[in-house]
Amino acid sequence: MSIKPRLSRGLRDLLPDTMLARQRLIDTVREVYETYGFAPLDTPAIEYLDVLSGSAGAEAQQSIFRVSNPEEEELGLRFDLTVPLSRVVSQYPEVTLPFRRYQVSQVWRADKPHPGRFRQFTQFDLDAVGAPCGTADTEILAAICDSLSAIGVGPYEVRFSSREILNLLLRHASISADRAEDVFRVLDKLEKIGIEKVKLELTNGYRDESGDMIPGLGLGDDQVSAIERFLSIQGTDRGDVLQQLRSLFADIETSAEQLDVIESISSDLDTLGYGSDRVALDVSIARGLAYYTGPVFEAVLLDAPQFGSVFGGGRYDNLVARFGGPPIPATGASLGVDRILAAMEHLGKVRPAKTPAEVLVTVMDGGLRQECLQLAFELRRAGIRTEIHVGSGRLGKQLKRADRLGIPYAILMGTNEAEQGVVTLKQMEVAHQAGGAITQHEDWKAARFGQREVSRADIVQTLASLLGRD
RNA sequence: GCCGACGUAGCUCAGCCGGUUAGAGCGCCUGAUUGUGGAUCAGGAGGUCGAUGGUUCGAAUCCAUCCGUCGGUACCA
Repeated sequence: MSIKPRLSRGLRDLLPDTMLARQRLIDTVREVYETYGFAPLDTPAIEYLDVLSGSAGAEAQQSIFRVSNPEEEELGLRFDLTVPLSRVVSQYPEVTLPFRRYQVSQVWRADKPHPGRFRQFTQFDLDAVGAPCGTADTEILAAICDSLSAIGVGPYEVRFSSREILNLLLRHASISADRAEDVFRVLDKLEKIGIEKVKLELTNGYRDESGDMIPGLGLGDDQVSAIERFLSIQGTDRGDVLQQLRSLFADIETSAEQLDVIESISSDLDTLGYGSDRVALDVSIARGLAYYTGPVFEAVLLDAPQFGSVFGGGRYDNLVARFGGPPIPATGASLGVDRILAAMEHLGKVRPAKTPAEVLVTVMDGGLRQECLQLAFELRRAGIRTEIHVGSGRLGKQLKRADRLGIPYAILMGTNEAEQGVVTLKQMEVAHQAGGAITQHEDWKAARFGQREVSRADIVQTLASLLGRD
């Protein structure tokens, strides 16, 4: 009885083509984060259940993967990187605050999988722990922009708001604080379901297309119209939005002071060249997370909005205090690596290659095997990613392999070349462009698409130059 | 979690009011072509028809349950 090769739902293998794109993405973002002077951290996948679950409600605990060990301790897989970070900061007094760290790691959630959403996925987080509201939040927003620019996924929009703005709304609309989470959750759906359904969900609920009853929150008409007035605050300019907020909340004593904090971040961003065209102050941003206390952030790709937010984050000034000790203010953001890769693939921004190799050195003549091997190592020592043919098989099979794996160049060195002290350099893609009309295979072969002879002595330099390595 | 649809080859699917050995296209492998990838041609591998139980002389086909996938919805730290 053989075992069927398979994976549990929501899990997947990352094959070489996926891994190559992923590693390039991660390298790019890491470079940005390190430019900001953030330091790397890694923590175990497994944490004590009480460490994980303190910040989460009963419902949230259901999506934690439980883990067992020989000691039968209560353990689980981490569901984000923020909670482990809070633990680390609390556990190691020697960590110097502010602790500015990045971490790229897998996390696990036992939710129902959706397209682009898995039970094991990767987050790339950037956080500053021990940093009060202000400069640190500006930096996080700027780093989000720089990361998205560096990745090259096309136009994007970073949106931010603040839990404090939303709290002002609650006061303005006379909504009690214990309804805050329910209200925020509905507001967060604005972009997805539209203002009319948001209003229904705030009041009496509605029946959706599938016949499901969506329960309402039972707010009054005055409260809903106050919320609607708030949500109608939209502007292409952060200054405009702030001005509208100031006038809407003018009746609330502390509002000016609270809005000054947002204005300061906005002004920082202006000074640094992050204009309203890519960092918008969007009052409908709420973020589902209960632990956010100040500015909240997200980012969407304008060419692929259906993928949702690729960055999410915010300020969480109370999370670290869970582990005892004084409150430590913190802010950060998380890049959804799997989600942004899915979007890039959708946008055709992922180069389809199944190997990092740039050159395949073919081996046609067993007598020249060692010469071919020497050439391959010369290329490698020059920093050129080189595969040498290691199996049996005719030249055709070797070239087919280069084609299949997406290796752009092949080197042919048989007796003909060896006698003349040259090698044949073949650029694989040429035949795809030039050979389409040829119907006779003999003609196809005779065309020698993309080939030229290069002196054996010059081939390393020639390839280095072609690949931009010189 | 709830509602609905659907599970047949690696992929997309046909077959299904029960009736011999279950098909196609694409992909894969081999060869024509041991110094040339594509196209073309010839050949080949690959399926306990999601699983289990039931009805029947006989089940991919009908029934039940379970599992899984997809869509919607809820949740999303």
